[in-house]
Amino acid sequence: MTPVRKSVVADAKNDTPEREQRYAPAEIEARWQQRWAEQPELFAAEPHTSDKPKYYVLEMLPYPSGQLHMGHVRNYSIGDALARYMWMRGYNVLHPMGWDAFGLPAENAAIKNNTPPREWTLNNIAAMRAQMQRLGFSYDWSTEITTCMPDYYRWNQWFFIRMFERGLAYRKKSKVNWCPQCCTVLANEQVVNGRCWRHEDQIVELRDLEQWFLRITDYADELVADLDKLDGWPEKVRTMQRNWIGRSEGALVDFTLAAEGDAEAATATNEKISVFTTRIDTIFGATSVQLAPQHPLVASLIEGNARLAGEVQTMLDEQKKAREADDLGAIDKHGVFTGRYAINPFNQEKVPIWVANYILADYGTGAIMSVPAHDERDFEFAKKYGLEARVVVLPRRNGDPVPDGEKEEPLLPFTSEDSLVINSGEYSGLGCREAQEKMAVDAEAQGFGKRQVTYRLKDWGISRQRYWGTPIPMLYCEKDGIVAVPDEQLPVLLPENVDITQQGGSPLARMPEFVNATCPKCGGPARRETDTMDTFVDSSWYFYRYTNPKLATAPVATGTVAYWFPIDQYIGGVEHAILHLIYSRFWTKMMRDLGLVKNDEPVARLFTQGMVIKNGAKMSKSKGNVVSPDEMVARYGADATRMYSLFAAPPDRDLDWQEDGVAGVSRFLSRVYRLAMKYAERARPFADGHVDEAMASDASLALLRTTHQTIRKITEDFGGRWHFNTSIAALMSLMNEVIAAEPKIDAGEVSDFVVSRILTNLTLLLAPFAPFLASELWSQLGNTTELLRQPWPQFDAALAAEEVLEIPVQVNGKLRAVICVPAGADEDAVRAAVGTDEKVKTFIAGKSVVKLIYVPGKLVNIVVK
RNA sequence: GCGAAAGUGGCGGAAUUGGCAGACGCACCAGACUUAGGAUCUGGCGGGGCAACCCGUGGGGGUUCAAGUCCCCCCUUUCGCACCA
Repeated sequence: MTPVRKSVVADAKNDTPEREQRYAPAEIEARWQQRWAEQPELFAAEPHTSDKPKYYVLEMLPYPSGQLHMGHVRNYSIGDALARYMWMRGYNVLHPMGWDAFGLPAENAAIKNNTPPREWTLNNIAAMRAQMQRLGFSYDWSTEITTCMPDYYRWNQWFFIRMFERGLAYRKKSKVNWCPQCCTVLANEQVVNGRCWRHEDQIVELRDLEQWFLRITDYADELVADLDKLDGWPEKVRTMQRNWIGRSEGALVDFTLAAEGDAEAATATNEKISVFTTRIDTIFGATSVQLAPQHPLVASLIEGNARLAGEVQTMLDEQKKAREADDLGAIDKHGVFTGRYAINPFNQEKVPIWVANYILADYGTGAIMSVPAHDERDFEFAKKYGLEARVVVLPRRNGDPVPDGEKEEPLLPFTSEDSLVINSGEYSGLGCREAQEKMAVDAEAQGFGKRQVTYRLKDWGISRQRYWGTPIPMLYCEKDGIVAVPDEQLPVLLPENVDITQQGGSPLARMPEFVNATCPKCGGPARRETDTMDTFVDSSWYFYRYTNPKLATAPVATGTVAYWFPIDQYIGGVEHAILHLIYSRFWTKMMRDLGLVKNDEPVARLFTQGMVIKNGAKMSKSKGNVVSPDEMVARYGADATRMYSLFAAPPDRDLDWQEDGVAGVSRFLSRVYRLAMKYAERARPFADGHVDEAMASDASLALLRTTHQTIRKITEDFGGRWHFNTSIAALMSLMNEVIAAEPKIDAGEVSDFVVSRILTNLTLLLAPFAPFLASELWSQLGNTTELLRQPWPQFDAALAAEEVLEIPVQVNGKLRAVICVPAGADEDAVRAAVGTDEKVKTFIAGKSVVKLIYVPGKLVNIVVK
């Protein structure tokens, strides 16, 4: 506020004739904001019957916290620049916005402020929508989505029932992650290093609960395989998803538990120990079986042995402690022999059964066969306890077998699969991969094993013991069991008069009027499910709903969706690489299998923008380095704030917020404004025409040259790396050059027509980055058309071409001179020019020229001796 | 530990394919206009000599007429994964 007032005062005193031309973003932006509000169709996509090519650009929808932060501003400035550019390129652009409006903060705020979550959320949405409009983002508000509204979340319920019908939604009691601060269960994806994704200090507890799960693992193979198709995605995100899904091919093999007694005497029992291995080809080298401490068999194996029981308990305690200390990797590997043996089904050998602390209970079967000679971990463990390492794969060195006597000690463990199996009965002599195949087939034929693909990915637990979410549309009837709410009864409305001031358990469970229902099958009494859905359900498919947000008969209209999908460009933070982006891919495949969409993947191109940091740290309240967008907008205007967020760094890198930089961009905009206003009158009469190069002055040609070079540069940036920082730098250079040429322009050396061409192009190029100012200038230049529908400027190669080339001349690789030659000069002409250059002469004087390298149009290097 | 990205002036960052290192902006310095300057304009701005020149892109080697860019080794930072059998 203050700086604006100050400059007004100064103007009054100076009383210059240019006073009215001072750039006042607050005024300009208010005017255009008003106009855009009055013509919402400007930003609205055309129907899917449009004959323009379509372009769907989407930014990740925000949680309505009540305040945009700089990360949002950056995200949306990137998307908005692209959307505006694509409109100008003649595309039918869908650029929607919505609100990820369910979730815990609304409940916490309700408890704190005694405001109902719905009211709190809708107020926040209104405030943030106003911020977005103030910033001038070109959203199609007619397609706005708010996920906490019944007309949206009813389709969550509808999808859930479809999945229930197909066995993709199921209920199961299992160990689940529990965050004591959230007072709810979390999905695996929402646990980071054993902590809650929302509460970095909160260790997640494991609880045994009955929960609803979505069978994302049914799509695990496709989710992995299709990553290869997503070449518009950052490799980093694809790798993260690949690792998260963690597909591994192997086999299950059943070892038989031997009766108590020593290895010689013990006989087989009926008890099986199933192990998962990716290296069944090494099974003749197995010298022990290792169980996780939590393995169900462990209790019976250690029964009556206090020492063993104590050791196992110690392992469990250690794991718990390590998890709390966030240092699982640091646990010393150790284990204990149970005194019992298991029988290897391939060779009937009895191997000792151990319990070991490094065996994960929830991966594979929680049991492994240990092959020290051919596995890093097994080797380490065996060394510690003196277990045998039996070589069953022929070690090689440079492709050749290792000579006898050298093979064991120096090379173990030998983990390569590119070798031959040895010492393995009938399988000896086979290649590892061959043996894997044959052994798995044989195991299956004989009933003690089978091929198996194992995933790290688990089914998605979506039950939340919270209020502010989509009610899970299920009923529990004493007679009919679990029954889905019939479609015609959807939505199951989330009650609004709920007491959520107390913590723990689902608030809905305390509302008899919600809980008590009627079974649709038998008409008898039924109890309603009182958990709500994970809010990631809401965001898994919201982008489809934008294409037809008010459709009352189905979640999407297949024709419209087929036109718009896949999303051409999705923009958001990398923090959703696993969570949102994997759920969305799953949901799309599920929708495809329901016949709702035709695309296999929701997003063709993904862009992950960098974080906004300040003083080397991510902006956060606790660090006290938060910069408020409102403050920036009030001080410098929306255009300057947005443009700075694009100028300060390439969009994929972290951006260090420096307010002085915003001021710099603001200065640039005010110079552009002054320049355009000064020449607006002269530029006005020319809406169209062409440059007659023969008639144009040198000054004109020079300015037009830079103008067209800038058009080329910015067009290439949009089509390529999105380095808008350099696009904006190019605009600044263009403006600097025009300012430097002002005396010539004023002296009439540049025609009005050329001035018009330059200012018009400058305005068009500015439009994606500073839409308010660009719109103002467009109008001031006498245009009545919509800037957003104006064709993007075409660059003219002839006008952009340099007339004179400046060629650097090196002698022995060091720059010694720069010569000027006409653009068309051939090598002989360049050589001649080099030969006559005084500077060059002095450096080659008295020496013999070994050779002269000429890189056409670029450089000359003379090698002398 | 494994994987990925990055390391360039006082700062943010330029320099698609090896070809004038430091574009553009900030900060800073000098000047102009000024009662004043956190306004505006002009000029300067990697380091050393302050001239000719020399040295400079995390460090060390190498390839090349030519290396920020390619190759090898090492260091640092950030992010992701971290017993996945």
